Amino acid sequence: MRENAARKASKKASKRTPKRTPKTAGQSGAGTLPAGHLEARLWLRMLSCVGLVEQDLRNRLRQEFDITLARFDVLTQLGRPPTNPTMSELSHRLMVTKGSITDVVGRLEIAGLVERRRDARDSRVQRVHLTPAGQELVDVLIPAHHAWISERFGGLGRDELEELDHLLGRMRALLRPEPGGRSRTGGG
Amino acid sequence: MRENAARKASKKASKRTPKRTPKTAGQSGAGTLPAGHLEARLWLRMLSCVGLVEQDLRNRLRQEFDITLARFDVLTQLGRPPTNPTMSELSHRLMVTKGSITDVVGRLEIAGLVERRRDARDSRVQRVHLTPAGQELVDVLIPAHHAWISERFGGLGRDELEELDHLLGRMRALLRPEPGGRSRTGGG
DNA sequence: GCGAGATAGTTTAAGTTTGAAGTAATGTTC
DNA sequence: GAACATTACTTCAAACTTAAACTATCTCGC
Repeated sequence: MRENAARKASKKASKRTPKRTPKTAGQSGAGTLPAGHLEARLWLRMLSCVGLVEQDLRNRLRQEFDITLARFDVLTQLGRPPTNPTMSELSHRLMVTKGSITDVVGRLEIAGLVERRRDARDSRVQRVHLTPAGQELVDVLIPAHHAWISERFGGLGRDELEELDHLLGRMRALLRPEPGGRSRTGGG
Repeated sequence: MRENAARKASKKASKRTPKRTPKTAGQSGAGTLPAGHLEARLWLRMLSCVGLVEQDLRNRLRQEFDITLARFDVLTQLGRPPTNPTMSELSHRLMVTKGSITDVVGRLEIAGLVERRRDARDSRVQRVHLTPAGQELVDVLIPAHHAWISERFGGLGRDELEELDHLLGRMRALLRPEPGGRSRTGGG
């Protein structure tokens, strides 16, 4: 198969920064895939992985904690530094529009899990705080989530996880808009 | 209501002590991260990558073709074999509920891009066909999408792409529910 | 102070998605 | 062939999301 080279590369990647030797990159048409096919397949596979994990996560959150994924995302963001983010910071971190954040935070506030407080220096800014109840929930959610993710990815070896983490980190760096680029969030 | 129940769930769950499993540096290569941390970071990075690509894709589809991502997903599925899938097959392939498929296909039908036809053998089944207009659009969408994905992932080397593809393939295989497991799709 | 422009957040309309309930057709079992 | 379960799809309410319009506030230059 065409994964021959890839498998070879993954065999011994026990080092933190596995040597990614740029071997003869010009072999793109060497009897393998049509142009763009590899990238498309990779993309579909990534979508599959995310979809499968998210579906499980959604079910688990509903069954065990009776919350939605959107609320979970906001709550766990609030449970990690930097604390008490603004609405815009949440929007940026979670990669959803500000309108969506307004909605979800509003519901969480009704549920008594978070609180919005105006910033003293800039009265446009709303900072989102966890209530005691919210903090209590987050203190359970985060470790449970970590354990669950670990178990979910348990079939992969340590070296594979590190390699995947490394490659995804590189990909994200390449995908991220350069500083100064336009944001997508509405209304801004 | 749902919010109230969420709080109750947090109370109930708080009996469980969120234990911090002491790190056994064991076979984990570098041994610098707390247990579960690598997996969590990997997961967040994957979410970032998918989010970034989807956002760009969404913008591009809106600007250049004036369609939404949901419709694009359905259309491109119809453009690939096996052709003329049923509503349930679409639901499964795209990993969204059947209710969602009913909605999106309905809109695409109104737009004159697809057609639903009852299966002769099983009159419960609806098979989704592309209309000539739909086929024409798909014939443009798919190559444009491939080219765009290729360009988007251009910063990664061939070997990196292959390695990533391989690892994601492995991950997906491990995540996929075993044969005989329950589907999540509603109503079924 | 004043005003243009930027920024933070909300609101709105349209669309998407979920999960559950409902309808209709098919399969199965006796 | 009747009862029962299963399957395919739709409908529904609620939640989520986007993109754009909007309000309020802040910044900067004058």
